[in-house]
Amino acid sequence: MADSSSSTNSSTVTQRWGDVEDDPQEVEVEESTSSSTPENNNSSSTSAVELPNLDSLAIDDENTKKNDFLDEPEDTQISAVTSGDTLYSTATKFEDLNLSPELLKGLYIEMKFTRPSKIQSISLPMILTPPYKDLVAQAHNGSGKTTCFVLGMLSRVDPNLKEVQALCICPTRELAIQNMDVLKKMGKYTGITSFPAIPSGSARIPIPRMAEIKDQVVIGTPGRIRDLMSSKKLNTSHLKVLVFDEADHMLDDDGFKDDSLKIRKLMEKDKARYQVLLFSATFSDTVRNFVSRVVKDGNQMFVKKEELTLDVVKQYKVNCPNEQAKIDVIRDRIFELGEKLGQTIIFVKTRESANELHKKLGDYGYGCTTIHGAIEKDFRDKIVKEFRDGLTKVLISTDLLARGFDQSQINLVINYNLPSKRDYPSDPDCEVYLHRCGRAGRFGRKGAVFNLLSTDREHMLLGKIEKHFGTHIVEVPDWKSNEDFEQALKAAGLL
DNA sequence: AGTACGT
Repeated sequence: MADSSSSTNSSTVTQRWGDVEDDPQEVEVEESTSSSTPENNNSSSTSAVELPNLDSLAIDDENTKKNDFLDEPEDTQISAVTSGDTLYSTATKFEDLNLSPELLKGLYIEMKFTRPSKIQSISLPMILTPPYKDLVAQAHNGSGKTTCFVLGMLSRVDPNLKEVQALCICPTRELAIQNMDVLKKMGKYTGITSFPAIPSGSARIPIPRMAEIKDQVVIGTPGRIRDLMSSKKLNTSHLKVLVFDEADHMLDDDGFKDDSLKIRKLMEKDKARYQVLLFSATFSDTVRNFVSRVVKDGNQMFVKKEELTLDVVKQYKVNCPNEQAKIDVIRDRIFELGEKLGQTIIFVKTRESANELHKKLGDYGYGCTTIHGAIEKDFRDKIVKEFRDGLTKVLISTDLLARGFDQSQINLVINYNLPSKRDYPSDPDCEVYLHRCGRAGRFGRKGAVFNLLSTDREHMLLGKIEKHFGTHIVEVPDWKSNEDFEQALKAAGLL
């Protein structure tokens, strides 16, 4: 347990989130309004106004000059809003965080970190300082969100208690596996054990025949976690931290909101008091709204919309006269020039179009594979492994990999189809667009995005995307011109 | 339509 000895009162606030309309039995625990901090108890507190102590943390730029593993933009605007009277400082060194020697060793040796990144320096003190308030954290794609909450989980686990103490819920199997890998690496010397709660491939043991999980950290996907809980294999009564990765999707009506609420409901029975951490690069207005209703007494960390990702990757649009032209572009320009690049992800809308595109691109002597949810689990693992090992250079994917997939070699993203809203097909899904773009240009590296457009609708969608982000997306003049693409890639810094 | 399970 890492508890920093900061001035905190012990007003035990029962922190629950998800106290939504459908569970009225949960009584809102009022904040102890007797918050008398050392610095403001001179005033006879004339106004016990609802005004929370909003301590904006200004980020001192002097300490973030150099970071060996992160190449963040220096001018990042992050605003942190704290709730209540706990004071947080920014951590300039990992030593400031009271981490165990074993964990520090993992950070320095395995992760090769030298000092906290900017978002870590802000969020980690908020995660690790009692009374362990909930946190809503928005941070750039590829800026190290994962390392934040993994470090948070590892440092809050009591290594001597062999019970599930930290749980992380992710939208996809691939993301859960990826996060698990980070956890194992970072926690290598801690002896902390972990369990992947994901749908298994061919080698599956039926849940009823499984033993109860006694691993200290569980990372997984909603359905599996739900099943493990309802069959009493996953006991959350000792839970200290609950993490939602890609939180906005996990709490979106159109995403996993129902599953997330169901899981939380199952947890109610275990009566644990746990800290909730919400991490995502995007928070749509509706989700943001929901979160603010539900995480009432939490801390927040937000990044300005304009600052998110879209300046590190160069975006282009390609006017293709028809569907076939899109395929020609990929085959004759991208594959050609791609030889000199890193790796590419091509995003499509449906599983079917993924298969079709794969077939049409055929075997052009290029390592090109396809992944989506209808592909057998074991095969999905194999596809991802081959891609991570660099054996394949181009991967066709549905939005399965739109979020969180971290592969630093990806520097080109192709939108074969643009993402649009389910209920309003004439509106783009700007969050998904941003997440897709975030697959390129990891950790501030150079990246490019080509949006292939053939219909009026697609032009319209991209126009709305430009408007939403307030950016101008440059047009590649001629879809048939190799020079034009070369020029575009050069301008993006990729050639 | 996409993510997620198990039957």
